[in-house]
Order: sequence, then C-alpha cells, then structure tokens
Amino acid sequence: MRRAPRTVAEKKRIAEVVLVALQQEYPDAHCELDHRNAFELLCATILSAQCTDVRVNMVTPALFAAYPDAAALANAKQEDVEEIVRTTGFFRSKAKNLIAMAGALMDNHNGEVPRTIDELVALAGVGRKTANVILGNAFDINEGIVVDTHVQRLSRRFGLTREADAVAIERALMPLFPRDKWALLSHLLIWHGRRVCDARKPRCGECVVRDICPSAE
DNA sequence: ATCCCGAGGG
DNA sequence: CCCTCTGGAT
Repeated sequence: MRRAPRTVAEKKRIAEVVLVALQQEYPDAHCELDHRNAFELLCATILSAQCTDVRVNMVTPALFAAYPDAAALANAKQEDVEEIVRTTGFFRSKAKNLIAMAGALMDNHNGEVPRTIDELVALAGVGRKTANVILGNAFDINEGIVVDTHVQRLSRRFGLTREADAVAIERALMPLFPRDKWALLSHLLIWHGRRVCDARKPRCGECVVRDICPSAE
C-alpha cells in the first residue's frame, strides 16, 4: 500500500492522474438518470436517494407520463405518486417531496426549475447534492461538486481528503480540480465506483489508477 | 443521531 | 443475514 498524499501538491498530482486516466477509461461518462429536461432531472434526482439509478429509470417513464410538468405534479394525489415511485424506497417521503417541490415551482418560480443553489435547496427533498446535480447537468453551471456516496468513498480512498462530511469533502475537492471539470469529475468517480472501485470489494487488479492509489492492494 | 424504505448482491 | 445504492429532514 502506497503512503497517502500529505501536501496539496501531492494531492493535486493524484487528482490530475485520476482525471486523465478516468476520462480515458470512461469517455462516455455522463448522468445516467434518464431525463429530457430540468424538471425531469429534478424529479429523478430526488428519487435517486439511497437507490440505484437503474431502478429510478424504471419508474420515471410512468411518472413523467402522468405528470409531465410542475403544474400537473403539483396537483397530483400523493397516493397515486406513491404507487408509481414505491420501488425506489422511502416512497412516502419521496412522493410528498415531489408534490411539494412542484407546488413551490408553481408558487415561486413560474413553474420552472430555478438556477441557483439557494433556490434549489429551498425545495422539498432537495439538498446540496441534488442541487449540484441539477446545476451541473441541466444548466451547465459548475458551482459545486456533487458529493454522493461514490464520490465520498473514492475521494477518501485516493487520499484526496480524510473528511467524512459531504460538504467538507466538496470543499477539499474544489481546489484540486479545474472548475470546468467539476460536473464531469463526479460522473467519472461514480462510473469508476460502480464498475471497479466497489464499496465492498474493490477490484484493484482492474483499476487504471492503482499505481497512484494509496488504498490499492 | 436517527428515521425514511425497497431491492439486489454476497 | 448484512451491506449498499448518485440523501434529506428532523
């Protein structure tokens, strides 16, 4: 096992190698939540909490067919939404949040999805992680870095941070990567986390950055 | 810190 | 069985 990076320069070196290698490995890395617009991405991302994107994609076609926009979703019956999103887990909270979120879009944003962190985070079921997903993927605004379970795990394994808190990890990552790569970075780490750097049993033998990884075996 | 909650893998 | 999956609200 290699020693963990200590200085900022060492961390930047690892960050650069990771970015280059993973871009090479996953040239098609992108958001895997199916959506056609910001509203759909917002709904899908709310549903993605503690749930695989594959499963979210199984329920969103029915959700978007029944409720194509904020106006429709705002007037939905919670029971009906619960039935559609049930298999994503936390279905009562998610259904309630989706309807409340749509109501807020109608009341405060003319039915549109807002484009600032503060306005997004004020919506039901939307935290900083979800807000960053919307800004980065629907609006191409690199205001922050999406720190989900994969980004958190890989950042720590690479030795880029020892923090456990998502916001602290986001602050640690920002100076290590070019701002215009922030959205891409999250997708690369998520793709690599799903395919190789698994939470339980990472497949270091198949990892393209094992040479610079302090956690490689 | 705890709750919300379902599904799939090992 | 236990852990994990693009978390958020209390």
